Amino acid sequence: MPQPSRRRRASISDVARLAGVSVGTVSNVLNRPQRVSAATRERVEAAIAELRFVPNGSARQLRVGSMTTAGAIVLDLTNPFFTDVARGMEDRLAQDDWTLMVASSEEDPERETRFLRLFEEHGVQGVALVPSTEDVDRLLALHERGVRVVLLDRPSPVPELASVAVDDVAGAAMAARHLLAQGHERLVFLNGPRTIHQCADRHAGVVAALAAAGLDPHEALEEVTVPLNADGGEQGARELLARRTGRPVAVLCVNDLVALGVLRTLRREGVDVPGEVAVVGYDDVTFAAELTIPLTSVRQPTHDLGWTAADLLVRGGAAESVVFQPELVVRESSGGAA
Amino acid sequence: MPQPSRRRRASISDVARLAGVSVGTVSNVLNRPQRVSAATRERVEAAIAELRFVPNGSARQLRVGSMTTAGAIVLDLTNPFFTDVARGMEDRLAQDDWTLMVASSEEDPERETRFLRLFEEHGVQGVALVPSTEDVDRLLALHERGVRVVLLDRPSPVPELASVAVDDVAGAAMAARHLLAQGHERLVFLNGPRTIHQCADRHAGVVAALAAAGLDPHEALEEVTVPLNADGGEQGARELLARRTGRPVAVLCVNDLVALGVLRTLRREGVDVPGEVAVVGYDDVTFAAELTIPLTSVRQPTHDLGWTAADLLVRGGAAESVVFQPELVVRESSGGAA
DNA sequence: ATTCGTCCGTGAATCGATTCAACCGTGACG
DNA sequence: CGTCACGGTTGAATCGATTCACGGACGAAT
Repeated sequence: MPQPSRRRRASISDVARLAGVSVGTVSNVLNRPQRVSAATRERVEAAIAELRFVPNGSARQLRVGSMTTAGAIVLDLTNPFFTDVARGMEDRLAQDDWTLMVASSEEDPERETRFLRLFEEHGVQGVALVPSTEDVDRLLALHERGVRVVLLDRPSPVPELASVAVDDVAGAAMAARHLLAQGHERLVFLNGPRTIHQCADRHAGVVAALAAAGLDPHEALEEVTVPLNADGGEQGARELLARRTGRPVAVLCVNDLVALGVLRTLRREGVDVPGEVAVVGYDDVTFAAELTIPLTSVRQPTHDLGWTAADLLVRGGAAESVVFQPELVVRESSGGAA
Repeated sequence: MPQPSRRRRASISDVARLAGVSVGTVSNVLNRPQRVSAATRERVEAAIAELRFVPNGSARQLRVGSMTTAGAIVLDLTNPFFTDVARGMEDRLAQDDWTLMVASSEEDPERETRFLRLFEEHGVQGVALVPSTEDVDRLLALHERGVRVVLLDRPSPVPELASVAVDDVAGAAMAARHLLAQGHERLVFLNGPRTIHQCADRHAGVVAALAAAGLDPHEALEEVTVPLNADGGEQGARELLARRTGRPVAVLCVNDLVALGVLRTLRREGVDVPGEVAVVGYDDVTFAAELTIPLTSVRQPTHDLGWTAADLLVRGGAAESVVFQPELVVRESSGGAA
């Protein structure tokens, strides 16, 4: 008789052998305890405890299909916006006893693909992701293979995929209009790469607002591409300072982390905000209101975004497309506060 | 011949049939392409493309054992401290092409257990976690079942488990000493539940510092237990304000989110910081320096913490116990800035 | 006494990929 | 011409849990 090696995990048949029953019975104890007589059930449970048996998920999954698990892929785990979304998802998933696994793509399409594959291999029911590219073919393929897919924070370009988004064009336009209303005639837009959909949309929103105000976007808008984090903001701010003209400048940041970097740099350099430079952020993260110079920002229903995405995943019906509306929160950094 | 159902995912044997080869050959194409002649390899690859075949991870895992995947369980995904740690882990894991799945226990031991189980069932190589309780039995059991375990942000109480931590007793003591040096003789400590190890250690540090200064901790320290987030800070601040004495108060917060909530509330109520209330945080998160009143905080090597934890997971050798030293960063909120 | 129904429990088939011993040319070499 | 080596391929065993058709035992009903 092969001695079960010290290192190997106990399997269901080890339990069965120890308890003197068949594997089928052990499985029944695990999944349908009522169908097993009290006496045998106790024997089996004792054996399980003795061997510290934990069922092998891969085997179960192979047999059964998939588990009540969802995956989320965000662009940057260190951005509070995304973690708030994740929190919203968790809150919804918890209601149905699903579990959420989170991964961060770092805006890298390859990492994103790897995680999609990983999640699929792990048999998740569905995936919510903030895509790092415009390409949805992989997602459609995934969807066809039976994995539910919800696009996060961007509308779905195809009817097959569900999506939950906030109107980025409108949000960016609001922010731009606000700065124009403060008397600025030129805007600097610290944006991320436009391959990211939100960045493209926010750019479009700014352009639209300028055009609507009768300004030529080519003249009135300068877009600077920076990394989507505080360092990116610092980098953008340095670039601005390098060619200081003395005239007031209006800076629109693609998110609050970038704005944080900008404010940090301007403060170090002793630049007056909003006098010399007006700053607007995007996302209205927790700390936006509490900064040295409270930050004007575009608020998004972050938690609801995640909640709704998870809801679509769990309900899994038709591919809905939900769009929320953002809201401008004016504070001191833009010079518009009372 | 059974028609492969429209809904079912293609399996390796579907591919084999279509390509007119055996399953073994398909597997070879997938895993050891050199051993297959160019001609058959192309046929197989064509079949794979046509059927949009994606190997079933459960089956592979069942056969092979585990994957190059690690799990991380943190207390709160919306706390930048933990996401920075996760980022550190990812950076290390990327070097060895491992992937990281993150989960948030919300300080709930039951959720924690569920995730541990989930990760184990998914065959992760190892788990790094910030435990929500003192109890390490489950972790030891996990470890014995062959899953590598690293305790995050707290030293291991047992030699079998690896750990990466920051000296919380020292950090809290530094913070407390600093406040005492500013002339305060009583401290309010907004702490989380002491069942969480960091909270217990930081409390111990404060007590030690008071004792070392010749003060009676029972007299000089008031501990208020609050949730470990900004709302917790708000709650704590309200409690303080309710019994305002007019005398300056020193508040030590168990983390920067709590401090953020305190500052927010004090600002709304028009309380002078640091004049009326001095505030110290813990973690020195990104935005701590940029707040209305820049926050004095205890800096931890967050990224290194995660990096080192992941390193231990990947290397998987003996159960090391690494302890980093924190550092006090003095800013205005405590009244100690220059 | 026979039949039927329940209740428990069994054991083999199944999921899909991996692995490895065995096999089959084909060409080289003695 | 026989033997050997070797690259390429096969097919069956394997991983561990689930499921289901089947059977034994026992009590109740006819």
